[in-house]
Order: sequence, then C-alpha cells, then structure tokens
Amino acid sequence: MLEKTFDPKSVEPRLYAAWEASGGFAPIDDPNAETFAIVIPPPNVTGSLHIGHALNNTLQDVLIRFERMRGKAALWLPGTDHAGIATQMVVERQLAAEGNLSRRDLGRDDFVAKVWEWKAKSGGTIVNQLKRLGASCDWSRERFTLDEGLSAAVRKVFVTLYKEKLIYRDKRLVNWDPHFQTAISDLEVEQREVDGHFWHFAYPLEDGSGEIVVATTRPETMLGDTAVAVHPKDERYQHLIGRAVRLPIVNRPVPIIADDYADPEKGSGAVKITPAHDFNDFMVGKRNNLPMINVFDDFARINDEAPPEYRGLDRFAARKKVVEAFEALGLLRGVEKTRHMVPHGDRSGVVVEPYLTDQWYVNAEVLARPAIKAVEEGTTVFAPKAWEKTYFEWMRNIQPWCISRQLWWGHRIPAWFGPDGKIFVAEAEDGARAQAREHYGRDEPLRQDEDVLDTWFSSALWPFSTLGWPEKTEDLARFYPTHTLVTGFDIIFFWVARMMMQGLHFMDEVPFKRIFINALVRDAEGKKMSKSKGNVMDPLELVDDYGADALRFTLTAMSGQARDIKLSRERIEGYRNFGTKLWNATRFTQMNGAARAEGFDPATVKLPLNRWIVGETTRTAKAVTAALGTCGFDAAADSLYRFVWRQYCDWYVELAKPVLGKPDEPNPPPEGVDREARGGDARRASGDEAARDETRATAAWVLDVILKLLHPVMPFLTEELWGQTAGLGAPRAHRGFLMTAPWPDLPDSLIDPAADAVIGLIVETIAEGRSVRSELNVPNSARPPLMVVDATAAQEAVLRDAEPLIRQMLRVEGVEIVEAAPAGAIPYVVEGATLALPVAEFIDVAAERARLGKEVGNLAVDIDRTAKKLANADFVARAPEEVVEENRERLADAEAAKAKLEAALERLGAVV
RNA sequence: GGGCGGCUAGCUCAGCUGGUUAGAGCGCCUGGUUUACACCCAGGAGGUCGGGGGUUCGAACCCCUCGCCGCCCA
Repeated sequence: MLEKTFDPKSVEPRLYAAWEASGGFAPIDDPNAETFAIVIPPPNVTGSLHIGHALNNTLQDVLIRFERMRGKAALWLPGTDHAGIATQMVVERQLAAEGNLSRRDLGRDDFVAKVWEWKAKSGGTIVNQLKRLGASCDWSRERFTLDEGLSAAVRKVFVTLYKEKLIYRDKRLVNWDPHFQTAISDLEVEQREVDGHFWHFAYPLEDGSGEIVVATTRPETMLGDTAVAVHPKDERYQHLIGRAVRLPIVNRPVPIIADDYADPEKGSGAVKITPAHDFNDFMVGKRNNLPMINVFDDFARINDEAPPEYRGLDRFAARKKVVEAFEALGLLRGVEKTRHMVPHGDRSGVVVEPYLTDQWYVNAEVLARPAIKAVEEGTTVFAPKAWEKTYFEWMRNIQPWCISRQLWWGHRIPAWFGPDGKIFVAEAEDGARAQAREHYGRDEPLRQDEDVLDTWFSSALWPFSTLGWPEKTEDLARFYPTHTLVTGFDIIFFWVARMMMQGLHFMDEVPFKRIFINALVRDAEGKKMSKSKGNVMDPLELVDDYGADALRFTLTAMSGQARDIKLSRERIEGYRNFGTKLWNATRFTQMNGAARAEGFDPATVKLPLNRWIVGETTRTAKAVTAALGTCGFDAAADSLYRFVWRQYCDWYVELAKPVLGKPDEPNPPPEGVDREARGGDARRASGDEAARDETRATAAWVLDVILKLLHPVMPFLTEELWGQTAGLGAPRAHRGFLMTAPWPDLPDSLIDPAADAVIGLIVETIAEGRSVRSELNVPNSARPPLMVVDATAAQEAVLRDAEPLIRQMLRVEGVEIVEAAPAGAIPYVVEGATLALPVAEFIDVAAERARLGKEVGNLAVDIDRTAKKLANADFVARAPEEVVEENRERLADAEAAKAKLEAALERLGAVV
C-alpha cells in the first residue's frame, strides 16, 4: 500500500543513485539502434545552478529520456567549461581574500596550479546540482574543455586554420579590458547607457588666426589626437582644410583634414581624430595615413607619449586634468550633460578601451559561409524558426573574431616566436623547433606566445572534441552529428554560430540537426532575475520545497514558443498537486485491486468504459509522442495534465468505482450481452466479476501507459510508482527501471467511436444534471430520479444500463424512462435527448425561469448566427461541403433543443 | 537608426496551415464528511482577442496602418 503522499526528499536521492548505478544513463550498445545525441551546453566550472540551467537541462533531460524509451541509443554528453576570465577572476579573488600573493606575484605556473587546485575542490558543484534535477547524463563520458583530449583538439584546429590562413595575426584596434588587461571580443562588450558630458574644446589654429571647436566625451584621448576632420563639402571649413591646429597641452601641430566621417550637422561640424583610441577614428586614420599614437598602457594609465605631468595617471584622473587644463588655458568652450552608450567589459564591468595591439584573429567570414548555407537549406533547423533570422543577421555581417586573450587560464596559443619575431605555429614545441631549424638553418631560442585562446574557441569544438576528435573514435562515428542542441538565445552568436562554423569546417557535417532555443526565465513580474535585484529563485530551494518533478513539470509546461517564462511559486505548487493527484489515483486503484492481467490486450476489452479509456489513452499517447518529437514541450505537458486529471481521475476512476467495488452488491440480471446492439452496457458490469476484473486490468494497463508517458517530465514520481506497483498482478514484460521501459506505441484501432459515444452521453448527462442541481440550489441530500423523457432507443439503453453510475455521481435515486415529464420537472437537453429532474419542491421558479431563459437565449444567438450563415448563398456555394453540412446539423440541433426548452418554460408557467 | 518578439478572462499563458458557443491554470464567488486525494470534489461568474482599415462566403489567425511594452544590434 502506498504512503499517503509522495515524498520527494527521500525518493529522489535513492532513485538517482540506483539509476546511475544501473548504467542506464549510457546509450545502449545495439549497433542497429538509431542514435540520438545531445551535448550539454557546458556550464562554467565556477557556476552554480540557476533557474536558467534548470530549464535548459530539464528540457534536455525530457528529450533524452523520451528518445531513450523510444529505443534509441540516446547519449546526453555532459561536461563543463573552463571559462577563462570567469574562473581566473574567482581564483584571484580567493587569493586576495586569503591574503595570498597576487596572480602576478605568484607567477604563471604557480597561479595556474592554484586554479587547477581550485577546480579539483570546487569545480564539481554544478554537476552535483544537475543530478538533483534528475539529469540523466552519461557521466562516464563527462568532459572538461581543458582536458588533455580537448586541448589536443584545440591545438589541431588552431594549427590547421593557421595553415589555411583562416587564423592570422594582426595589429588593429581591439576592445581592451583594463581590469583584466586583456583583449576581449566584440560579443563580450556590453553597451551601457550612462551619464556623461560633452566637452567642447577649442584648438587654436597653428598660425594664430583663429580656432576650431571640437567636442568629446573622452577628453583624455586628445593627448593622442593626430588630426581634426571636417566634412569635405562643409562650406564653413573649406579654407581650413590642409592647414593645422596646435594641439593644446601636447603642443603638437596636427592637420585639418577632409573626411566624410565628420558630420556637419553635429556640433561644430569638426571632429577630433584619435586613431589609436576610437574605432571610427581608426578608419579615418587608415584612410588618411595618419600617425596612430597610443597614449595608454595596459591598465589604461597614461603612458610616456603624453607630457610628463600626465604620465601614470589613470584615464579618469587624466580626463579631469585635461578638462582643467583647457579651462585654465581659456579653451573650454562649453560643457553639456549627456546620456550616451559606453562600452563595458561583460565580466569586469569596467569601461573598455579601444586599444591598438597585436592579436590573433579568425577569418570568420569564410567559415560562416557554409554555416549560413546549412541553415538556409534546412540541414540544421532552428526551433522556434524565428531565431533563424537572428542567426542569419549576425552571420551575414560577421566580423573577424579576436581569439587571443592576455590571460593565464586557458589554452595557450601554440605559436612560438623566433629571436627576430618570426612566428612558428605547431601543435607542440618540437614541431615549432623543427620549423625554426629549417628556417634559420640552426637551432634558435624560441619563445611561446604568452596568450591563451578565447574560451569560446574551445567551446566551438564541443560537439566533436567531446566525442574524441581528432582521434577517429567509435563515439565520433556513431554520435556525430548530434541531434538536438538546447540552448538560450543569448549565446546564439557566442556559441551556436561558432559550433556551426567549426563543425562544418572540421567534420564536413553540421554539429546538430536541430537547435531548440529555450526561453529566458524571469520572475513573476517579468523581470530578469539578478542577484542585485534580489529576485533570484534558487532551483535547489524549489526542489527542496516541491520536489524536482514539480519544478520540471512547471518549466516544461511553461516552455512554449514565447521568449520568456514568468515563474511563480503558485505555478509550481499547482504541478506538485498534479503529482499528488496521480499518486492518490494510483493508491486508490491499488486499494481496489487494480492489477495487470496476464496477456492483457487492450483491444479486447468489452466494457464501453474500458474501451473508452483505452481510446483516450491512445489519443494521449499519440499527442504526447508527436509533441515531444517536435520540441512541443508545453503541448506534451498539457496533454498529460488534462488526460491524467480531467479524464483518468475525474471520470474514469469515478465511473469505475461502482464496477470495482462492493462485490456483495446484488448483480443485475445478466440478460442480453449484445453490447453493440444496445449501444452500451455499463450497468451489468456492476458487481459482475468479469467486468470487475476487466476494469482492474484496464486500470492497471492505463496507469502503466501514463507512467511511461509522464516519465520524461516527472521521472522520480513515475519511477517510484512503477516500482511500487511492480508486484501488482502479472509481471511486466519490461523488468527493469521505467527509465528504460519501451515507449507506448498504440494503434489507432484502439479508438472506439461507439464507446466514446456511450461514455460521452453518460458524462454529459451527469455533468449537465449537476449543473442544473447546482444552479437551482437543489440540496445535496435530495435524491430525485433522473427521467429520460425523450431519447433514442440506443440512448435510453445506455442511460438505463448506466443507472448505478448515474445514481451515484448525479446523486439521483434511479433512472426512469417516462412518456412525459411531470409538471415542475426541470428539463435539460443532452445530445438531443431530453432529460428531466423532478425537483419542483426545491426550486425557486424565478431561478428556474432565469436558467431556462438564459439557455434559450444562448441557443437563439447561435441559431441566428448559423441561420444567417446558411442563408448566405456565397457561403453555401464557396465553403467546403463539410463545413456547410456541419452548420446545417448545428442549426437543426439548436432549434430542436430550443423548442424543448421553450416548451418547458411554458409548462413552468403553467405550474405556477 | 536597423531588426526581432509581444499585446487574448483580474493574473500567467494556449489557440496548428482562416470555419469552436475563443480555452487552460491560478485567483475570485457558491456549495460539499461522495470507496484515493482539502496538495481534494461539484458548480459558477469573468473576454467588443491593443485601436483603425482592408482581403475573404467567413479573421484572434492573412495584409496595411497606428499605438503601447520588451529584447537584440548600431
């Protein structure tokens, strides 16, 4: 006997350990099985599980469990990302907190050793948190981006692309993060709107004949100005082009040049040009052969290019000092407040500087071409499809990708410099040495590039590096291309696009066939969760409070095509209740002897009730299978919820009660077993042993199907119920965990329209009757008979046979077939049949008149609308025949029902 | 400035390629010791589908336009 409620706290750890120990997370060995692989978006080793991870990994687990049960060789390959900057930051902070030496004092090797130490100790946090969610990853294949194997892949890719000239070294402006003293890529730059100032500076003409005014938000950059530009067609400045100004403070002459970049509409129309510190100015500088003067050091302090009193000043201190100097010189022409976009490092949060350095770049444009084509041709599809636009937009305008980082934690760039700066690129040092020997004719000392690669460089290889590439492993042959990638839209550019590029380049095949972009989880008010706002919902806390299944079901159900999910505790509670409901329904059927029957075949059940639920189960299985097959997670959850609660629990179990129980109740005469002819036979089931046994077997069968269908979303609860019901009746064909049980594959022939009609009539009779009672305030204790006033012979038979059910569920004393309803009986119409409840003594005539009036009114509106439609010759001529026919039937039904209710209304008048 | 989403019941959202009386959950109201479940049961109220125009026999759905709200890229 089951406990009263499901206890996730005790069940979850036990089941997870058992699953893991069983080896069931690994793909099956069968070489003929179709494969289905997912590579996890590797969380940062520094990470801990947030709600976004919970969503992302729940969906992956739903898919992998579904496909595993479908008999595929399902692989969910887990791992973590070394996360260059993030991890280096964490460890540096820890060193500082412990009062240890700084990174620089420690030196590179010792620092990196410290990071590995940290990783060994704290790097597994998120992996354990994933387990609490129920993630069925194949942990035996877990990888880390800095593993030896993955590092070998990184080196091989670097060397290959270098040889193909798709990786090159270039001196250009990069986004420089002065906090970490490293270059970062465009994508790691966040534009933030901040308050600032526009300072208007006067630059005196060199010959003393006047001045030209320029405006800037970054005064300190003027120390590196090498020109002033005006628009070539700007009338005001024609006479100045080719002349020069004397740069204040620096006291250097700089030319006045003509360039389209200057916008005559803005400010004075003249603009200062600092090619070494501004991306636009850099282009102007290139076009006009201007010198590029870098005035910063790596910390964005002023360097020796500036006058001595500025050297060593932080950029913001220098800014202040420059403004003061202009004011003192009488050259400050104005200050305006402004709000403007300023680039910030996404990790450091400090203002990023355009900075002129030598870096390594990937020619992304070339790599992007096949990646664009693959999506255009549908080799890889996005779901929802709308994201393809975002992908195309970026890929078609892609910029060179800066891949070198001046960090210590990461893949060291496999490039060595000779004494003269000549570069030798090889997978290992001896290769570089050999090249150098060849080049110089002798051994020369080589120095390896100090830099490491952008973290995303190694993540881009994830779908094949984790499978063993560049080795030709069995896994690689078997599981590449993977099937589905589940990820967030925030990393389409960072990661998805780059995996597409690298996968196609090195494997000649797309890395995945489908990319499902999941939504962003927000708080109940729709705000992005963030620590600073304090609105973060900790998934582990939610798992503690409601169980992993409730959280999983919630995330699955809310994961529609929308861009965000507004998560609230009420919602999770509701789905926790759903789990409890199924638990209790199981408990109930177990109490009533539900048990699997040996050789049970759902096609051969006799009772309409059982035939009906078998059909509904089939419909649900079809719907869930179709939905999960197309990433329709919300639709799958919805079908399950409605079926389990609204059909199985509310109707099937309720209707089965009289059949299952009270075996001592006298059996009705077992005459005429001709079910078909009579349209149904529910009553004779009551107390009848065959009927009872059939219902017990059917209930057990339906439950097993439910457990299977629900398992991908609620793995713990279903597995627990599977285990708890293992001993009830005949053993299951599948002896192991539900996790590896075969997915239901039910033929349409199990759907029986005749049974649907029988149960439909019974259900409607009860539901409508309840509605009548409730609206007229008929006391619960009243037990009138249900009168069948006007119905077809088949309907009469169904209702008569269903008497025990109707008696119990509608709280009536019996079902009577009558010629006419007695005065004061309350009529209602179900599927063309007129039924009545003689409850005149309880009712308020006015209330009943109102009720009937409302019904008649509703019908009149419907009749009117439908009649108009049918009166429209165009409609009859142009609409499909079945639509017209449907409307004709509808009109006839509504008119008949209306006539009956109007007659009742008249009789009501007569009563009073 | 360019682009992408969204606007449907008090709240959160479903509504597939145009044909339903526009649905669900939560909340609300009424009633409930009924072979499991109060994390429950029964019933009910509540929507001119953001505004306007168009296409169509027929529009929540397609087209145009306007208005908010959100996100991405400049």
